[in-house]
Amino acid sequence: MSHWLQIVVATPAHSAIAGPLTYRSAAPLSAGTLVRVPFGRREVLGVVWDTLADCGEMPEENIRDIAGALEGLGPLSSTWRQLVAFTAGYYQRSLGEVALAALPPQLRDLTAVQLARRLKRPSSATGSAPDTTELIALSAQQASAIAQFDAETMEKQRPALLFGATGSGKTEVYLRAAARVLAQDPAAQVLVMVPEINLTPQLQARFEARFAHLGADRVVPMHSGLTPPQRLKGWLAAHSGLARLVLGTRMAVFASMPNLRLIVVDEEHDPSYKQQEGARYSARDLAVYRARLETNGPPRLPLRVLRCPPGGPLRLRSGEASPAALAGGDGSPAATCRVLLGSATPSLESWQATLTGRYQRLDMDERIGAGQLPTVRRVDMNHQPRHCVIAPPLLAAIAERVARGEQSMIFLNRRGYAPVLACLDCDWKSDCPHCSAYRVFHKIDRTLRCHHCGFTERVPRACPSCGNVDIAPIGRGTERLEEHLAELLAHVRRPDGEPVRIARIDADSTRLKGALESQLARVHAGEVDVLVGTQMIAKGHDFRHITLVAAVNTDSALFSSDFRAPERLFSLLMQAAGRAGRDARHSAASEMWVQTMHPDHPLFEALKRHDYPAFATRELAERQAAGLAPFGFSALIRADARTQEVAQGFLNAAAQAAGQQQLPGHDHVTTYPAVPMTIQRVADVERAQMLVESPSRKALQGFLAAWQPVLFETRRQADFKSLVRWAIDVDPIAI
DNA sequence: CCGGCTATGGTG
DNA sequence: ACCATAGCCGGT
Repeated sequence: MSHWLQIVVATPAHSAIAGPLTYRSAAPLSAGTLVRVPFGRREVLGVVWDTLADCGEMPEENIRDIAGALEGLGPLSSTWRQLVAFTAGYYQRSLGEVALAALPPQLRDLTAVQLARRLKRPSSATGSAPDTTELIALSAQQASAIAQFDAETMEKQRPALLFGATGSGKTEVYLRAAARVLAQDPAAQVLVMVPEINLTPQLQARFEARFAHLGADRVVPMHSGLTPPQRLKGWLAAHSGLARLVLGTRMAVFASMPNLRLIVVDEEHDPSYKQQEGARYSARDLAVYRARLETNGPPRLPLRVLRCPPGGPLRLRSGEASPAALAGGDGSPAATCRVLLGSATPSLESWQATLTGRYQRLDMDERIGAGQLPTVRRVDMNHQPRHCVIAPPLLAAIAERVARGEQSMIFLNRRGYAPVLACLDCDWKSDCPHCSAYRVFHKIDRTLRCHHCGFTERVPRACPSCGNVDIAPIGRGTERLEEHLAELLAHVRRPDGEPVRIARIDADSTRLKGALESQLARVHAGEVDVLVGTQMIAKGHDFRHITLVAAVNTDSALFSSDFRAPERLFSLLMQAAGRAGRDARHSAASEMWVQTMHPDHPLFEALKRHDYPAFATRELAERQAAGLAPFGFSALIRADARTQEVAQGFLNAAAQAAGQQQLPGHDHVTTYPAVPMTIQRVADVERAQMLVESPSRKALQGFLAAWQPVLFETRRQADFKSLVRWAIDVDPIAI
C-alpha cells in the first residue's frame, strides 16, 4: 500500500521549485512529520506538508520513496505549518526555504542514533508556585494593566499593546501575564521575544528565578548566538512541550510550541524584529498573526498552498491579508493565545491599531518607586562656540556629576575615531576602494576600516594622492569622543579625590566574548563615571546610578530621506532618556541633554514633555497625507549587479513587463523608476532598488505574487546575465 | 591531453 | 541550495 505525500525541502526562493514535491511512503504519515527524502543525489530533511489521495498527474514511476521519518519526533502542528506558509506567501519566498530555515540546522545532519540520544527526556521536577513575600508589590498601574489584560482574555482576545514608560515595570507585567497562563494549564507554553541577543541573558535570569518552581530546563533561550547543539536542545524541549517558556530573538517566532498560550514582544517597535535577509519577515507582525492562528485554528480563509507551475509564485488563498491585519478574534475558542506587545515608543503601526480599536491599549505612564523621568534640556548649538563637540554648559553638568559621584552617559551613534580621514592639501579622502563610502579611522590600531565591506588598511603616513604628510581626521566617533572627554575632564576629581574614569561601549570595544558583560558589570559596580557609547548603551540596561544622559549629535536623522528616521530617532532618544534616574533617590535631579541646531523642532518639543502620543499624532497625520505606512503599503525590489546600469535595467525591464502583462493589482500599484541605493556600491557590487506602493495591501500582495515569475524570467534575458541577485522586501522598514 | 574554473540545468 | 555536467583556458 502506497501513501502519497507532499513534502517540502530546502529550495531557494527563486528556483523552479517553489512548492512541495510528491513522494511515496509505505507507511501512512501525518502532515507535519519530519522526514528524510532523496533529492537528486542527496538525502535531505523535509517536512510532510500534506497527504494526498492519489499521485495526481504525475507518472508513478517518477515518484521516489521517502528515506524515512525522524523517529520519536511528533509532527509539527498545523498552526506552525500555517505560520510558515503564510510567511512564505506574504514575504514572497519559497515554502521550503522558510520551513527549513525555521528548524534548527542540526536537525538536518543528525543520525537516527544521535537523535534518539537527544530525545531522552530528563526527569521533570515540579514544585509549587513561589510565595506571594517573594514577589514585589505591584504599582497601581501595573495591577491595572494586568487586570485589563486578563479581563479581555475572557472575551475578545485582541492583541494588547502595553504602552509603558521606561522604568514603569513592563517586565513585571510580562512575568505576571506568563505566570497566570502557566498556572492555569500545566502544559501551557509562553514565548517571550526581545530585539537583541544582548538583552536575553538578563531577562532569562529573571524568568528563571521567577519560574524556578517549574523545574530545571523549563526556560530555554532561542537565538543565533547559541551553538548548534544548544539550539537543537532548546528546540526539542520546546517542540516536546517540556520547555514552558521560550525566550529569544526574532527567529523564536517560529519555535515549535504545541501549547503556546501567550506571546510577549518586548520593545515591539524595534527595527531588529525585521529580518534583513532571506525571507524578510517582521517577527512582531508574525507574532500577532501566530497568536490568532493558535487561538482560532485556521483563519477564516484556509491557508493551503496551491499547486503552482514551475517557477511560479507560491500562492496562498488568503495571501491578501497582512500578518497583523488578520488579528482580531471571532469566536469563543477552546484555547486562547494572547499576544502582548510592549514599548515606551510603540511603532506607528501598532499605535494606529490602538486608535482604531483593533488592539487593546494598556497604559503605564509612571515610573515605579516614585522615580521620575529626566528633565530634557536642549542645547542650541547655533549659540555655542564654533566646532565645539560638547557645549560648555553640558560639560559643566557632566563635571558636576563626576564631582558628586554620579554617573553620566554620552551617546553618539558612530563608532571609530573619525568617520573620515582627509588630506589638508589636496582633496584626498579615505574612500573605500570597494564601496561608495568612506573608510572610518580607528586610532586604536591605526587602521582605516570600511564598515560596509570590512576592507581594512593601515593608516598611510602621508597622503596617498599628493604625498603631503598633513592628513587629519574629520568629524568624530565614540573613540575620539572618549579621548576628547578625557582631556576636557582631566582636572575634575571624584568625591574620593581620584581622577574621572571614562569607559566606552560599542561594537569595537565589545568584540571579544564576555567583553560586553564585563564592561556592563563595571558600570553597574560604579567603577565608571562617564560612559561613552553607541546605541548599544541606550537599550534596556538597568543602570541605577546614571543621572545624566546626553546625545551629542542627532540632527542628521531629522532630515533623512527615510520617512521612518524621525520615529527611530524619537524612540532612541526616549530610550536613552530612560537610562537616567532609574534609582528614585536621584531621579528628581536627573537630566537628558540633547545638542541640536534645531531646538524648536517638534520632535524635541515632544521629547521634552516625554510625550509620545503628541509625537505619534503629528507623524501619523503626515503619513496619512502622504499615503505612507500604516495608511499605505509598500515593497522594495532590490537588485545587485556589477554595474548600476544592469541593476537598474533589470528592475525597470521587469516593471515594464509587469505593465505590459497587466498583472493583477497593477491598476492599484505604483512602481517608481529604479534608483541607486543610498550606499550605491558595497564590496564592488552595485546596488539599485525600486519602490512599489499601493493603498491596498491586497492589491500589492496580488501584484507581487504575479510579478515573481516575471522577475524570474527577466533575469534569464541575455542583458541581465551579470545580475548578481534580486530580492523583494515587503513592508520595508528603511527606504 | 588532463585539471580547474565558471555557467547552466535539474531535483518528485 | 546542492550537485552534476559541459565548455573554455593553462601547463605540458
